[in-house]
Amino acid sequence: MMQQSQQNTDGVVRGPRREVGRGELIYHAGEQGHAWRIVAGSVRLDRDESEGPAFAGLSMAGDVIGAETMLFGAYTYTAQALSGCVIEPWGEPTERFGESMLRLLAATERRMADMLALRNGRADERVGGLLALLGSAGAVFKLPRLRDIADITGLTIETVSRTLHALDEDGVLDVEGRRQGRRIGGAALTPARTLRGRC
Amino acid sequence: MMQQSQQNTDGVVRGPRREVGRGELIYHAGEQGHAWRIVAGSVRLDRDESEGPAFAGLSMAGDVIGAETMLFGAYTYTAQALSGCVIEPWGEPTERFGESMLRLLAATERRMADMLALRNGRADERVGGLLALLGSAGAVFKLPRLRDIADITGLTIETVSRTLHALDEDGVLDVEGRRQGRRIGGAALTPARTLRGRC
DNA sequence: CGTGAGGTTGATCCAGGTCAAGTGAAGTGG
DNA sequence: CCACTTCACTTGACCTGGATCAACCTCACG
Repeated sequence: MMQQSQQNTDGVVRGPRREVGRGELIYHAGEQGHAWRIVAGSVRLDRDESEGPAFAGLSMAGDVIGAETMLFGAYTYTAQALSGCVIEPWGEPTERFGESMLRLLAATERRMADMLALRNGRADERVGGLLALLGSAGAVFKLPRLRDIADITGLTIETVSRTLHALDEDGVLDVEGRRQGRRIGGAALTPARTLRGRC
Repeated sequence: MMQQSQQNTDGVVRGPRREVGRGELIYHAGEQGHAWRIVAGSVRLDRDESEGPAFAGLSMAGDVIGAETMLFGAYTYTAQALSGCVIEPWGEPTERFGESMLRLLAATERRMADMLALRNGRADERVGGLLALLGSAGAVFKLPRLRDIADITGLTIETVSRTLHALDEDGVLDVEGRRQGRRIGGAALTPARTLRGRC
């Protein structure tokens, strides 16, 4: 793909976009670098805990990741693509930086609430809820690795596997093909049906 | 308590502080109002879901809540004090607004990771982890209502009650007094011992 | 063709959910 | 001052969803 400079919503010229494959590393905690805007796809963030990396957050198309580098000079979290995704460099717009940060903050808080909802309730609600979040509007997309789904929902790989199988059999979602990025789509992917984040 | 105007870290004069009791409402989603900085204590945020309010986030001393009003004009979440807390109005500093928003964003992302860690693992790790987060450095403080602890950790009230009892018996923490704001302190409250947020 | 990462499937077990019946303190109204 | 309610928490008995452990499959790739 040819290198391209983009005009994004903030009206500032950016560097070239970058494509990252499913499960691929975007940057590692501690490294130096700049912030990125996610153009398409979704990203998991992990932080280094004493017992190895622990899941720390989810970012999706439209979000900005790595903004903390403007403050600390290095990435706080490790970022990894869930399904394939496209990102572009993000720098502070000369004006209205505050306002754009405010929007970022609001999006992050919203995401936080969504993620909490993905961590209680039955296994099928959690997995369905995540898929709804990732591919809103019944779009067909590549399934993240089971490992990632498990980390995000707080379930085990085995349970995720069984749950996906059950949802498929019930016709709640359609799994086309197998492993390494199965495409998925179907009824479950309308947020209304799932994502019932009770307390 | 007399009304007082404060000079906060951003160097901007604010309105009078406000004290909120354990379990008391700070503001309700949809209401109009301004942002607040939490001077002491901690706050739970809830959002209105189809099946009633669902836990959506946690904010602690130093954090700013309700910043989304600068964007939307109204509160997105309902805020409620966990244990007693003190808050003060927060407005945008004339300069360096972007940087202070950046810090806010970083704090929110950090909190998000902390909260996720509170939602898997054994019940005692979760409850202990939350208490560690709320009263770092072994400080003695009032216990939030069991209802709140349960919502945050994704457990049931019954399990939280049993877990607190067990932690008390093991001498991991000290529960002084009963109901309506028991004071708590002890070994568990050093983050090192708990908060082992594995995936 | 061998290796390994990613996924599947089965059997077993137990932590925590659920249901149900308490208690005790604080408030309320007569 | 005392019945009555309510809120916050407690305790017990039972049951189940998902964790755990273990074996296995299958594709991609060097």
